[in-house]
Parts: sequence; C-alpha cells; structure tokens
Amino acid sequence: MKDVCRQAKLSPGAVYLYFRSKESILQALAEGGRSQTAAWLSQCKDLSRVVDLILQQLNLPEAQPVFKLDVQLWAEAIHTPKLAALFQRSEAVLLDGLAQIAKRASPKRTDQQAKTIARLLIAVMTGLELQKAMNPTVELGPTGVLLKSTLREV
Amino acid sequence: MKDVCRQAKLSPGAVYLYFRSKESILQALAEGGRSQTAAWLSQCKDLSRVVDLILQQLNLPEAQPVFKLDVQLWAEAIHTPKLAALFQRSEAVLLDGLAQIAKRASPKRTDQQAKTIARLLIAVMTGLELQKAMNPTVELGPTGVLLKSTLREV
DNA sequence: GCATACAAAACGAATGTTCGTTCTTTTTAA
DNA sequence: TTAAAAAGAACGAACATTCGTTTTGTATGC
Repeated sequence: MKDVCRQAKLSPGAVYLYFRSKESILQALAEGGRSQTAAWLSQCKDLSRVVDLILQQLNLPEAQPVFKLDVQLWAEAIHTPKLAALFQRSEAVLLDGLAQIAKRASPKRTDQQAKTIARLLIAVMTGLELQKAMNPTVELGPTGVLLKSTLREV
Repeated sequence: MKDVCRQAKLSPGAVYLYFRSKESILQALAEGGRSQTAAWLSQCKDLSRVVDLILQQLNLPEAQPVFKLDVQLWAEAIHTPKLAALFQRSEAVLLDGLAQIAKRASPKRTDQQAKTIARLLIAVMTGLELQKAMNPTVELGPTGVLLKSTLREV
C-alpha cells in the first residue's frame, strides 16, 4: 500500500477514494495485464510474431518493475480465490488464442498438440519473466531465434 | 507462520526453538529445494532425462503444495535480498549444469546456445510450475514428448 | 520399583510491530 | 460559498516474535 501511495503520489486516504480495497487494486492491476496481453495477441498472425513480441516485452527496460509486480500478483493469487479465478480466465483466453495461431500455421496438428505448444509458450514467457524479476541482469541473448527455429521444426 | 506451525505440528514458541526467524525458515526451504534440484540433476546424462524428471515432478500429486510454496518464496525473494541471492546462486548452478549436458549432447553448439537452451528449460519448468500452482487441474498431456522432440531438432 | 530431580521440549497467551483501512480535517478548484 | 479531492493521524486486525509456564522424557536416589 505504501508503494501504491508513492507511485500514485497520493495519501492513503486519497487512494481509498478510487479503490474500495487493496484487493480491488490488485484485481485492477491483473485486469490491466490481461487486456494488455489480449491487445498484442490480436496483432499476431503467426507464432514467430508472438515470440518477437514476448521477447521485446522482456527486454524493455521500463517493463522490469512490472515483472516484480507480476510475481507478487501470482503469489497473492495463491491465497485469494478472486484473483486466482481472474488469472485462470485470462490464461484460458491466452491459451486458446495461441492454440488457434498454432493450428492456423500447420492445420495437421491436433488440437491437443496446438494447446500443448500454447501452454509451453506461456510457460516460457512467465518463466523468463520470473528470471528477469529475480535477477534483472539476466541477458536473453539468442533466445528468440532459438525459440522460433524450434517452433518451425515441430 | 500459522501454516508452518500446523505443518510441523508445533506451537509458535516451539518453532522458534528450531529457527531464529521466519526468514531463516524460508531460507532453509529454498535451500532444501536447491539441494533437491542438484540431486536429480546429477542423475541426468542427457536432456531427454532432464525433461522426463521435470515432468515427473510436475505430475506428482503430492508435490502440488510445494508449487504453491515456491511461488510464495519467489515473491518473498523479490523484496528480501538474502533470499534473492540464494535463488540467483542456485539458478546459476542449475544453468551451468544444464548447459553442460546440452553441450555434451552436441559439442558443435556454442556455449551461448547451450546456455540459452538451459535458460529456456528452466523457464519452462518454473512456468509450468506456476501454472500448476495457480490451477491444479491443469493437465500437461504430451508436453514431455513435444519438448523432447524439439530438443532433438535444435 | 517407585519417587524425586532435572533438563529439554512444547505450549499458548502476551507483546510489539506492521499493515490495511477509516475518519476528521484541510486544501483545492469551480 | 460549496463540493470534491487530498491529507495524514488514528484505528483495529493480523502478524511475527517472546516469555512465563507446563509437560515430557530421562537419569538418579532410595
């Protein structure tokens, strides 16, 4: 809360004019991440583009504080059903979107395979985000190239 | 702390006979995870085995509470330098170990490529762990097969 | 064999602090 | 002049931690 006040340049009392509770702030934060994800997902017509955007986000210096925030949100979701449900819904949307893109690229893939690829992509994205959150000096290097080549092969 | 007491079947006072503080408990927990990871890493002579063990762990029903705990530890590490340093050290060890295995399999890979593969594997592992922590009903399906085939191609 | 003495272990209520929230007051702006 | 916005002190609940007491287990005396 102290951090929220500092970031918003508002006193505790003022913050509570805009949000009912801390939990509703966290929900709004998670909601914001969700819609942002949906926004860039809609710009992707193939998995190569997806990988590009993911790695671009991960390398954005100003996005780094967001990574730390996301880890806090994940932890909060573990013991806050409302947040957990929100994350599960947005993950389901992301999963479907990615699976569709995966299937469009090679229609002979089964739905299950497409979904597995999508799940792995999400895992890579969040996993790398965690690494960057815990150690900002991490360099991703040729991760994007490697990822894209593997996606072409499968 | 309440959860720790319940799990240990000990009163708060008794817990503090074994640990100096909550933080030292978290450190011990993280330390335990580290040595456990080192243990199964030493049993792996190729990446295929690594993938097998990772997915076996992820599918173990009794390991699921550990996933939730890990997410809490990650979040705590974000604002606890001691924990962050511990995680960074153990990640470095894991990274080197996996990179060595990756290079042993195909020596023509550059060190950077091997390290990138290792980093991606760690990302997949923690990413899937996060998914399972937030939604225990997640089914991994043919994730292992797919992962191993992609590793063979690259 | 039983009672006594002692130390280690455990308990759980009490403590002080932190944190989310509220409330009264002051400032801003229309 | 008035309503909206912001401030920040104050409140209460939750939390990590401590401490005086009780229990348990074990060695020692008779």
